[in-house]
Amino acid sequence: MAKIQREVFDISVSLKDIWEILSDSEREIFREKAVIHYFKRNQMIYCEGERPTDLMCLLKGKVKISKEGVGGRNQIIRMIRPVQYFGYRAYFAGEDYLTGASAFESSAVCFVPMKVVVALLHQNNALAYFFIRHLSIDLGIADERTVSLTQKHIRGRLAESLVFLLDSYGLEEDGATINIYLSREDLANLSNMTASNAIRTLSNFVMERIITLDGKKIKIIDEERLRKVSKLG
Amino acid sequence: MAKIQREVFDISVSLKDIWEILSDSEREIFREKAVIHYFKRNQMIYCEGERPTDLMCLLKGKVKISKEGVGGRNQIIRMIRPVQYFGYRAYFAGEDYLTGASAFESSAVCFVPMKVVVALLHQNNALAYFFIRHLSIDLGIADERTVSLTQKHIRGRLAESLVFLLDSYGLEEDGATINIYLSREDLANLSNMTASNAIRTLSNFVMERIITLDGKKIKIIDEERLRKVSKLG
DNA sequence: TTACTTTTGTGCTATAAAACATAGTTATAA
DNA sequence: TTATAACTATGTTTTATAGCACAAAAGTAA
Repeated sequence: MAKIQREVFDISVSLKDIWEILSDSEREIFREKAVIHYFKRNQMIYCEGERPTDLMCLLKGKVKISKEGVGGRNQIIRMIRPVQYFGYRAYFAGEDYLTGASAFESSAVCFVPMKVVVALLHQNNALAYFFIRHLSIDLGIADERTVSLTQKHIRGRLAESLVFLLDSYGLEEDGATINIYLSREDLANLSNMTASNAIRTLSNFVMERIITLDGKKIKIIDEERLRKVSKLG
Repeated sequence: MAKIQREVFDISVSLKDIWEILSDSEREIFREKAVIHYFKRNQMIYCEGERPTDLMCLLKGKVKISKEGVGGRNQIIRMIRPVQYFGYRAYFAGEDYLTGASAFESSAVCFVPMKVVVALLHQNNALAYFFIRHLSIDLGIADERTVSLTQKHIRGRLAESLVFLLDSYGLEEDGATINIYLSREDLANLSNMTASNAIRTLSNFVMERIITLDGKKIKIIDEERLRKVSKLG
């Protein structure tokens, strides 16, 4: 299944948005300390309750950040795509991880010790501002999400998840299939509902000719309609 | 009602956590640019959709940050107490406000132009780190909240709100009354439920001798039990 | 292959919470 | 002070969604 293991990455290209910010000497430090780890499908990258140590950057693959809820129910908090950074919030807050991260498919993740990052950050304001900006954006998303997940009905929440997946991971070559395959359960955990309701609502969308299904593949037939349901219904 | 208007504040004392971080010259700039505005009960401080311009610090009073939901329903995203900073997220993210802020009771708010803050922040790493830390903490709270609001049942959500109010605003001199008075509607908006359900659930708590009610005053009788309901129920 | 686990799909039931209706109560303003 | 509006309280009805049971299908391993 996982043939892309041990692929070689050029950090200066992969981590380009941080790279642009660093001086030559800082780049040297970064290159020296960065380590790439490879994860298989469903492998945990870090666990809820662990002490955070590294800044992580997803180079290849797909990662979900999730959280145990009350009745053992799981909630997907956000999804990571290349090239996004994660794992730094808890360290900055001085907390243990509140969430867990796991690979959705074979993934390559670049690790840089947070100690190194913080040291650089104290001498490089642009890097500090990079994190301020990203944390601010993520906090806004979290606020929006809270309202969506609590106030929208099932159809709206599922449609919103599909739109999110579409916008985040794009389409395959056929120009219709969402370029990520989730289990119905994961889709439910992303949309705050039970798996049976995710399944039921997906079939409704099929009947209404908004999507078609082929196993885990989801084809978007009527994107406009889907976005409308996401907004209003 | 509002006798505390036009109270005089010493910025070096009120904004102490930022003050400690600044150099003498930076303090001078801050003192020069800071303006204190006074708000009456229920007055808006900023509105959803507006362009953010200032860092705000609540010097006195109580403020709620909220968001319009789908069916005109309102969701309280967070509550501010003295001395907490707010209003900066949207500016850092380069967005218009996603939320609105309004005074809960007569409040004094210190405004500092974000342009000034950002300028200082680019020359003072400790200040940058101050925002990184606070954004990180708030993002963690937002993630926790999403799970609580979506997965806990009504009793658990209401109890959690009461615990939050207790921990945030403390008790009055009698050692039992929560030191903030919200309408049942606000309490509902904070706990993601309708006003009638907030009222009903409050009466249940009274019957179970967890709290007593006297209009908007809420007395905590059995804090341990309340925390238990917040966690498990 | 065969056996076995996991995932998906559907129908039915139970229930938590919203929606509605109405009345009493407390603020607020004229 | 009275009139009016806003808030609080409670009972009833409706509905969205969870929970459960079971069957079919698809992966996975021996």
